[in-house]
Amino acid sequence: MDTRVLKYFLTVANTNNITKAAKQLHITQPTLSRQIMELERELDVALFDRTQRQLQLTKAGVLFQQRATTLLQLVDQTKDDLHQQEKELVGSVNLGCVASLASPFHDEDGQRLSKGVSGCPL
Amino acid sequence: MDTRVLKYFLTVANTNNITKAAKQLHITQPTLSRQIMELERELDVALFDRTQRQLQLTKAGVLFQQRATTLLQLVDQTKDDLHQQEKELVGSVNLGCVASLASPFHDEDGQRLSKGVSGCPL
DNA sequence: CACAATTACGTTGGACGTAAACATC
DNA sequence: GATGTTTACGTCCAACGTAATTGTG
Repeated sequence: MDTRVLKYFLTVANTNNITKAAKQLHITQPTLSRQIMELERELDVALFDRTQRQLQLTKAGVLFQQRATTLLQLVDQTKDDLHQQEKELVGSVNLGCVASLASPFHDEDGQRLSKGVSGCPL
Repeated sequence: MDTRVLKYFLTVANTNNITKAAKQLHITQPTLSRQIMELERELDVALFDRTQRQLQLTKAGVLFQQRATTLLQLVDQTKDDLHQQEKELVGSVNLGCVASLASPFHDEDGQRLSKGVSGCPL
């Protein structure tokens, strides 16, 4: 699993369109299509519904969108912290939470029943 | 950033020995040495102190060890959740926390001043 | 000299682009 | 037929292993 592919996925998830996403990412559309397919193969789950011409995130896709966002944020913050650790004397404490889609906070359709904490990607 | 390299790093961090880590990972020692060096170049920070013959984690290395562990756990849990989301109706809520090394929970040498919550990689 | 990390060098799998084929409205 | 995704095919880089080199106790 590579952060590069996570960025690819999030761009497609935001646009629901591989062609537009590829332009944003400055790569070609076939390359992006292949990378998304390989990601689905690696995770062994369908992230997009391709029955329509327009791509649509599956339930698993929505879940993975949240997790991928969290992962990239943590990576970015880590890179920052590695350089700032020597300079700053007082930092911040961040709380994050992860919930399964089928937790009591969601109904059986995966709809969210409660609002997440501010800043929490639920 | 690839999870493969994170696993490489954590194995070296645990053994303080590239040769032993390489055997555990079933790769050769030069390959592992190079991957660690490239990781340090990518992060633009020294993760290991090489003044001794025995490798030693730097402060940044200790911080990255914590973050890498968190990242890999989140990736693994995500893979699980993607398959379990359709089956389970009741799941669990997990809380995680991330603190900068220089936060009030650490003194100016980066030593931990308070014990983390059970299960929290601080 | 023994042990451990790095450098040198050749090989190969995978990420990429171009071109063509396929699918949906 | 216009728009958008997938398949085919060739190229290139980066991850790898083997061998040689350097460094430290």
